[in-house]
Amino acid sequence: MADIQSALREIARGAEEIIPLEELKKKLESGRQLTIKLGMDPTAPDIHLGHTVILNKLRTFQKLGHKIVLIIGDFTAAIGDPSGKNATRPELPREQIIENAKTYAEQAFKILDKDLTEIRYNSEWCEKLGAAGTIKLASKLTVARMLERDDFSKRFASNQPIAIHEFLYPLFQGYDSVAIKADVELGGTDQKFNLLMGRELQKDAGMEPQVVLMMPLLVGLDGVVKMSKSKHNYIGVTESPKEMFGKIMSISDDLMWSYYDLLSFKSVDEIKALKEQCQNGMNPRDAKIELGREIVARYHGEDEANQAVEGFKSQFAKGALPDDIKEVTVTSTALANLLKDAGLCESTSEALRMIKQSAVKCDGKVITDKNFAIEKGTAIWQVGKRRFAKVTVE
RNA sequence: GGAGGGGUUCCCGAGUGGCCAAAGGGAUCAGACUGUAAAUCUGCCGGCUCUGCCUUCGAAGGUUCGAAUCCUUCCCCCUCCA
Repeated sequence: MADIQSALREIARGAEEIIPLEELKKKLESGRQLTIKLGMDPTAPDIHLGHTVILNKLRTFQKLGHKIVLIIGDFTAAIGDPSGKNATRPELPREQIIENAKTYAEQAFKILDKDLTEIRYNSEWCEKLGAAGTIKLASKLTVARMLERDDFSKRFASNQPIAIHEFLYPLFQGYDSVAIKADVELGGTDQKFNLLMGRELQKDAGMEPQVVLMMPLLVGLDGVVKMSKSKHNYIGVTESPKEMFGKIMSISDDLMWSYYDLLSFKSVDEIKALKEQCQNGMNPRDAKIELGREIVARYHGEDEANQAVEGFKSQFAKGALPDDIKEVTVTSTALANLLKDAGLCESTSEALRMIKQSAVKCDGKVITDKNFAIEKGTAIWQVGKRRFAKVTVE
């Protein structure tokens, strides 16, 4: 096993908090293979880069020889994790949960080594608890303690509903740790309460409590709130290389360094060196290109990544057209309808707006007249900076 | 079970009979500036066969020349009391 000091340094990189650090050190020093737990909620069918922050950390543990246990919360999904939510979640049908879990695992294995990862479903032990076991579990915690939880207290204070079953979520999640005898559990900072619950329940069961490692929530493209699907500020891991790269390029320079810390597989030292170069005159854009290349390559391979970089450079630095323009054939002769039918605008109303704002180009020429005469034949139409289509009018 | 408050366009939130497709803010989108940066400024911000028309203010009915606004029933949320 690598020396403890450097192992600890890689583990702590980017981490928001490790509770308690001393225990983690002891566990590492013991030299045994640790069981690292990550619970996932199979409610979202596909994952974005925000979710991968924790997966990257798991990978670090995996590289150090520890055992990863991914827990699919198929049982707890019936509750819906209340963390950070301002509303209760709808329950999901069973098949949907299984399906989502599969999709999730597939995507996770782009980062983790499949052979060294164990996947468990928490219904395996939670269902055995039954009503009696659940009541016993529920007796471990008071309502006052529950209400200490940030999101519960906030919701309570702002008159938002809290359903009783939501209180059970942290308990079951903590029980998962008991069931698999976790040594370390990873999670986002919003999971703090749930993660600590595992420690309590493990102690109660006479076990050595797990260490809790929290990763910060990755800030989304807007640079303000955490990356999430509902905020539309995310980069999905299944997005096309071009999309993915483009989105990475649009983040601010400041945010880039946080992305480097949390998403890059480069070592702490390499990142530090890169940062110094930027301070000494290197264009931050080039550092961002490297980051984009690395991330795209992880999900789509080297070739695709390089293509995305080249495509980006020629399209935006040299003003060339992208090489994968979609081709459509339409019959409309009114400009607004043509744009809508070609998929360049959501509606004719939007199309008219775009025309007025001189966002529409035909073969590179700006069109501001909504009555522009359309001729039969083929032309390249563009709306804004990134929407293109080769349109044939019949 | 009783009393009261509330549900408005993607989100927050104003609006209590016509001037309301609905103030204000945020997000998105577009233009300028750039490194497709970020920040900033400007504009747009339901749909359509677009100087007009159609659909929207929890749901369904009703009153009215006219309803997000008034009435009835229903659904949902919150608070206090029991």
